[in-house]
Amino acid sequence: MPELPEVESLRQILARSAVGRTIVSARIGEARLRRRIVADFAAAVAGRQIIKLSRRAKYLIIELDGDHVMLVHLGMSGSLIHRGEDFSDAEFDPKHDHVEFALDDSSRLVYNDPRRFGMMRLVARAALENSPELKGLGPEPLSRDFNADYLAGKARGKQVAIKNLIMDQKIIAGIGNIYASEILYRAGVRPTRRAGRVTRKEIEKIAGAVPVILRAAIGSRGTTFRSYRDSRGQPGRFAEQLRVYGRENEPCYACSTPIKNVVVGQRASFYCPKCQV
DNA sequence: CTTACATCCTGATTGC
DNA sequence: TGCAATCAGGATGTAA
Repeated sequence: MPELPEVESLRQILARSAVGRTIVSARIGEARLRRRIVADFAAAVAGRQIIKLSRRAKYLIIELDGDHVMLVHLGMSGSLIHRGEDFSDAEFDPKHDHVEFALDDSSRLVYNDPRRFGMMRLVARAALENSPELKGLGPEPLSRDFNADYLAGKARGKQVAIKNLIMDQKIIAGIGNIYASEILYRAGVRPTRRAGRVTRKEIEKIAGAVPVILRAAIGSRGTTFRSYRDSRGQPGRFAEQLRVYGRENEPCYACSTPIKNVVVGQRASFYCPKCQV
């Protein structure tokens, strides 16, 4: 479920409580995820200190002392909850708690993912950039590498819907289903438009809307539409600022036309039929 | 290479 | 109330 703003919010919040902590021990619950957790994972992280949290696309990177990092993806339903000493009453649930780290301040960091679309694995720092997960990713949407010229080059000649294009992690890394709809609403472009037919001016509007929407969402600590929670168990507040996502048949805030919901690339896609051309 | 679609999995919600 | 159908913030593999 989490997209870039949720992972970034999680990173910022978790960093405050977890950086500097040492992993005393780890235990594994259900090991079957998108990739199975390897048998020696717990032993490999025990005794390591968390030195930094970083992020690439929707991946959280927990940097450890020594030469490895933990690469984490939350899939659709994953969470990483940090329970302090005073919260330690929650039971370990081996069905959905995949990993529990005991830290040196008696807190516990629990990685939970009921749908098991996520992953957590140890990667050598030197091999991270070329790992199968990160290797093919497009530029970070909040970096200078992403701009209208870049997007125009990628859209040129493409038949795919523009919404699918901006959700393609090889094109831009980190945009998912909620923010794709919100970005296209702000840009005034329908999600169903063929990417190659989107005009230069519209591409510029889309490229401009990307950082505006994502930064605003990060500022609100992400969107909790259903179940996203940060490491404190808190929901994000951006849901109240959503303009189209989840608002089928409700009036557009700009023109009162009912918001439509169409399926594009097997995903629900919301737009205003009047404001978006 | 591009595009379209099924598939992985479980839980919450919707509809009859 | 109960039960079945439908739907989820994602990514990938396969086939045309």
